[in-house]
Amino acid sequence: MLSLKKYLTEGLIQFTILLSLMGVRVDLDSYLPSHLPPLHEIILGPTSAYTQTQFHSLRGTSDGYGVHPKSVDLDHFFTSRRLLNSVRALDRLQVPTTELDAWLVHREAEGSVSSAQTGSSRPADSPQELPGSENNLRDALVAEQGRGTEDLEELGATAQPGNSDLSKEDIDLIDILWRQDIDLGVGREDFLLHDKRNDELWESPQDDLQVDILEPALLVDGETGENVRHQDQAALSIEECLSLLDASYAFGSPAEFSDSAPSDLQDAERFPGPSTQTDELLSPFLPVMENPVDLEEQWQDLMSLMDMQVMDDNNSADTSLQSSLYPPLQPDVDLERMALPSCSRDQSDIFSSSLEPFVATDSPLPQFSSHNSSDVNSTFGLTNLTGILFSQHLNSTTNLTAPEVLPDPLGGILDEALLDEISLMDLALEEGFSQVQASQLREELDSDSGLSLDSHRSPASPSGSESSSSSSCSSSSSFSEEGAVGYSSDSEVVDQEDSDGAIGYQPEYSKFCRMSSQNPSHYQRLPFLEHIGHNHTYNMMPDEPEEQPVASRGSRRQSGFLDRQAGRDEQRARAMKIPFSNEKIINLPVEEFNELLTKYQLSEAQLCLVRDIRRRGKNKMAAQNCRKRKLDTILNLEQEVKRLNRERSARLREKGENIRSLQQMKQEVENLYQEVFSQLRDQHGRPYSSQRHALHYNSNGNIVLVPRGAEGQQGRRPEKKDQRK
DNA sequence: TTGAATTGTCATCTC
DNA sequence: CTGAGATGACAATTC
Repeated sequence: MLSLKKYLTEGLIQFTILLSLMGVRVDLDSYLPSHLPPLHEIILGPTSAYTQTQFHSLRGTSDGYGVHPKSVDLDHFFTSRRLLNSVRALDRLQVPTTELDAWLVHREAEGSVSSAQTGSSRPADSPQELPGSENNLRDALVAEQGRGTEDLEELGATAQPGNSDLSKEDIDLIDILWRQDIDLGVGREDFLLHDKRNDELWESPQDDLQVDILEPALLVDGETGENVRHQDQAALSIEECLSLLDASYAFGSPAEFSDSAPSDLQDAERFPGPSTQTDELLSPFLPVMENPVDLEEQWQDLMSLMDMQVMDDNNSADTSLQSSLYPPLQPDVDLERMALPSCSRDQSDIFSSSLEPFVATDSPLPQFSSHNSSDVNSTFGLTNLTGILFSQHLNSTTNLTAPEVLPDPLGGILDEALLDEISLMDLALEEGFSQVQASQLREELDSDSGLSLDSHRSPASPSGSESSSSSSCSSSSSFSEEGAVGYSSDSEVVDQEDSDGAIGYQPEYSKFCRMSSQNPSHYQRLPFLEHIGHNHTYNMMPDEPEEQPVASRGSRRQSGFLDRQAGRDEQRARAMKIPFSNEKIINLPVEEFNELLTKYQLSEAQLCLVRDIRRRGKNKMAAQNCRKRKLDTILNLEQEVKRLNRERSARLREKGENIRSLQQMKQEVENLYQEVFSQLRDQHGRPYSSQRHALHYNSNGNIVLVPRGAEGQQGRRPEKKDQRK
């Protein structure tokens, strides 16, 4: 991907920009393989959709702990990470650009949408924007602009004035912005691209419905006040939304967002509100943090697209995707729709209406239609991204659950070579994407009060949401792999455990705090969703209850450490699209485990991986138990040694006492001996000489006086007997 | 930077 | 024979 990106950036993009400046609209996306994400996403990276990945990866692999680059088995992961780091570097540079675009757009929206927009490459060739839509957008953006006024001022008159003169003014603005960002390393192309994107968004024909749809999106993004964001918002990743919802849900905070049950549609509707607040709170961070996250999100989306191909259709267990998703996001259906634009459209007019505008924004309408009708896959990525956000807002009302019905959006479209490359990237993204950033953000956020954290996470503010969301989401979403795991669980807010016994994740390891109740099976169908699911699940803490109370989220900050636990196997499982959690793989009894395997038609490689995971997981636990036992044994032995030492000391004391006692007794015997001996008299009445005689005890207990040197003969010659005392 | 401690994994053995 | 568990050994990672 890196090479691809470079290629596009240096070649096609510049050429496109040139053409666009000349007034010729060129849609590179149309020339790209349908399965690929929009060109601007590939190049610029920063779309909210990628933020999902960020969250996910952060969760799952937060801090990169989840992946062990050194692992021989994960060489490809290691490589992916390197590439990913390069991508990140690029992404950071682009951050400022994004914001600037957004501000500019807002201003212009007031005057004339088309001109205001970016003025860039495309001179309003697109179908005329509806005035109403402009107004709506403008209104929506008002909140955003509040924060961005400073930036606007910096931009100076250029931003506002030239609405009418699109190309030239836009170019001027771009130049100004570009100069400002030069230090940051942002390429001018970036601006152009952003502008173009914006233009597309605005230019695309919009119905009233479309306008309405856009409005929410704009509002949401409006926090950051970035156009790009808005546009990206279309691509807003589910994870991001979820994380945002989760954050709001968990912390409650910022006013509107707080609390209520996630399931409500209102939650989705609330998005805008929180975003604005959060935006203010987050604004300081946003510029810096935002883009990286976006890039990651974009990558995530891209990866998800790739995943779809890779994904096996067999993944049966799509009981209800909705159920697996965050509760707060109620709009499970929306998510599905996002995944499957065509289907979603069919199902509900509302959805389709909402969806179309976004699709149109990113790509020319014709393109969209074609994709939509015939080739779902081609537009899938875009539509998904676009649809996600809106679906939540608009579609939340209806729960459409027909996962099984949904076709594989990308089936077989991807070029294999490209797919391989993308797959690699996907791995990298999922594993360690922006973990460093996430950790940084997390630190910042951690310093802040919990409320602030939540606010950061609010869905509304693109930049804020991204930066904060990346961190918060990662923390909250449990992506960590084992994300939240080990972790006290951030994510869990929403955890809905699968009602399905088979599918539902069950927290296993105490290590992994985070557990999302999301049902992995759903993700099988929806690759990008799958990331989310995996993240949440894998990051779970084993011992943690599946559903964590909202209050428990406070511990998220600590979860990062636990996230490390998300092991390589988690990564592997995700890479291989294993439809169930490692927890289950490891902890289920043999019978249930086999039953689980039978439920899913897994490839040989997947089966092998699952068994390896089970083996390693069990061995890991066994090793832990073994070490624990060993440690206990050592401690017991230590105690035993101490006890024995004490006993030894006691025995020594006893021995000493006995010796002393013996000495005393000997002394007494000696004294008695002397006394007895001194009283003995011979035949002449003279005492015996102790020199020549001695008293001796016979074996029979008698005491006899024997001459010295003849004690051995005493028995034979007893001179005196019965001298007992 | 070094070294100890921790942890994960593999190989092997036992039940 | 298979699976699970135990454990020594090694390597990776963290502190």
